[in-house]
Amino acid sequence: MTVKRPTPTLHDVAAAASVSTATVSRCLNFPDQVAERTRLNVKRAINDLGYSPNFGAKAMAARRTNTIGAIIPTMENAIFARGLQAFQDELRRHGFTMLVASTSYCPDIEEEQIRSLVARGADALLLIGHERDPEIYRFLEAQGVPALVTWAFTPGSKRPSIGFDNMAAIYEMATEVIKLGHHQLALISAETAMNDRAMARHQGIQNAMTDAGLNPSALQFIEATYAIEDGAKAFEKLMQSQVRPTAVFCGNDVLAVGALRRAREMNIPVPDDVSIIGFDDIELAQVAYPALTTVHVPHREMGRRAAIALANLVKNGTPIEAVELKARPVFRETLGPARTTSL
Amino acid sequence: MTVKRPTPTLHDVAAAASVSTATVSRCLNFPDQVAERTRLNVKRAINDLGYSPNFGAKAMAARRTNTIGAIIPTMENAIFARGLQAFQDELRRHGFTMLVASTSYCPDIEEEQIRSLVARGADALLLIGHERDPEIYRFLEAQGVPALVTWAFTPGSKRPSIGFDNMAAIYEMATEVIKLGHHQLALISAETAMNDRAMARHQGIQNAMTDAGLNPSALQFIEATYAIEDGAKAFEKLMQSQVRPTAVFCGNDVLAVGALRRAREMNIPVPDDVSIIGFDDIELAQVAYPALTTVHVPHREMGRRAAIALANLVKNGTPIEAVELKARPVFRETLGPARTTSL
DNA sequence: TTGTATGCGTTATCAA
DNA sequence: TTGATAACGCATACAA
Repeated sequence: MTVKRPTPTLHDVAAAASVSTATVSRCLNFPDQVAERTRLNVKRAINDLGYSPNFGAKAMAARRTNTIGAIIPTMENAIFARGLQAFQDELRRHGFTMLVASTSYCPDIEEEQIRSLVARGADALLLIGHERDPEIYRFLEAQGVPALVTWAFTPGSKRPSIGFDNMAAIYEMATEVIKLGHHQLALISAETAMNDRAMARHQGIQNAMTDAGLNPSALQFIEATYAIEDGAKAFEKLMQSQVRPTAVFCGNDVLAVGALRRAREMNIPVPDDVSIIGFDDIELAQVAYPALTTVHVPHREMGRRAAIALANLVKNGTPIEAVELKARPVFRETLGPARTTSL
Repeated sequence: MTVKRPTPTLHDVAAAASVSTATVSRCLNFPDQVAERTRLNVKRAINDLGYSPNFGAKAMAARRTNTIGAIIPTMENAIFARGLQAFQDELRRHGFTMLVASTSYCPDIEEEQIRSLVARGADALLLIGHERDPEIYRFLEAQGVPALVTWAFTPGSKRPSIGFDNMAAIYEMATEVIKLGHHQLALISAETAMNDRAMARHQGIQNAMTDAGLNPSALQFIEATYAIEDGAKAFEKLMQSQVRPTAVFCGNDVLAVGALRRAREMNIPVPDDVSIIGFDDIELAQVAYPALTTVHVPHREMGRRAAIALANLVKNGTPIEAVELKARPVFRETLGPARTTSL
């Protein structure tokens, strides 16, 4: 039942230390511009009062925040969590603070979050993927808040991005799969609406099919939301279809692990009867049994690079240069040659 | 090469719409107090200019932020990511915004982050675990920022908390394990320094041993940092020791999965030769092969409850009442009876 | 080395 | 229904 005291301000500290607010401010921001004796005096007052500077007031007066915002679909996905952690660690090193927000893959929420972070004074923004209402880009422009797109690198895109070419990565993997004799392919995809990465992966597989002389429209396509069980269900449906695929691509490792589990439950040997291919190479992929063949994405590196680029942009005005990282196939145990029984 | 315009303010909007700043402010916050005609006029100006309110100024003038901060060790751990997602979703429902920060399990960084979130005007804070410098609690008190401890519920603690009794949970599991004939036990623990949860789990196992007539100091104890490979290494060391344990507890599922993998690599059958027990019950646990026996923690429920409690506290002043959730053992495939060869 | 005074962008009180 | 204007807490240019 303590009495609610108003939180102490610069003013209070100044009074307690018998100096001016300017001096207290200097103690905080430029300690060496103030006399030793005064500094100690002020410091004591700060501790006694439990003073903490008000960020909003500070930002308003100083007209910068040293804050960079990051907006991701969800933290529940290891790939974003991992990239963000690296992003934040690197930002810290440059004296910046990270603000995160997540959207649950919903464009409306994303817009809301972007506005919120801008309002909070973010000096710059990290965004996932290119695809969004052009209006938002105009808004950011008007606000003078630069945005960096990651997780995707679309050759020829006009907006700077640091990421990898989703289409090329899956194309490479699919080509290898086809070489192993697989002709009946399937894809369990994350939802493609407003998700340019998912769309690119879909397209990449079809391109590989075309280039290998297969009919791309023969690709069995099924969308699933993001959860292990969704991958399992989709896999089951696929295995009950008229023509069973011999290789099942999955939009990400989480879906792939679900498929793998259902295969075991259905007593379908992997990779003898069906091959399963993931995407991302999160820890799950190595731990799965059999270990998952997937596409390795350099999440941490991506986060680190993004942080460096944005820090340099905000601090020195160095323009961001696009970086294309490589996502490469990792062949483990869930991919094998196609059953010869087909055809 | 666009010219960098200053970001538009309330003032600019007011000028563009030929009204006062007060009217613009009302349009934003109390739309029905303003004439239809004026409102539309203002709205157009806002869109034309790409105006966005300045959060700092707003917070300063309104003296509240509708923001609640959350400080977790790391986002790279699914248990926190999952709990936070639920926390945020529920907060949104109550009209609050979440601010996250992570500490990498470092007390200094945690303190820095707490100060940072308070400075940013967080109306309240979510913290993980009880253990921290009392100075921090004093600081929060001085700032009038309430803090809620989660992920732990220590009976009799004076600070409100929403979580589960780590010690009781592992005690229950350990008791079952001992009943299965295991006498030579080991624990691969997360680092216990400044981690009350890890310490409680250690203690809980020892208590179960004591109560079962075993010597608690016979528990083989080894600390590992947080990564699959660390769990693997620790497991290997354990298996090379003089007396091999027949059951290995792990501080969390990630370490357990590492141990499991190394067991497979060392051709040690699980659970025939050694049982492995995790903690948390994240997705990894179900996907592991053999499926991991572990302690299920209601992460999402914890996040949800915490959000409700804090929202009610901030909005209505409803004091937080502690909630103890149950963490219960989940028996899957990695736990079996002890080898009879021992003893 | 320290103090004074002004402005930052918003809300809210009071008048009109 | 609208407009003036005083806070809000801090940084900083300038003066002392």
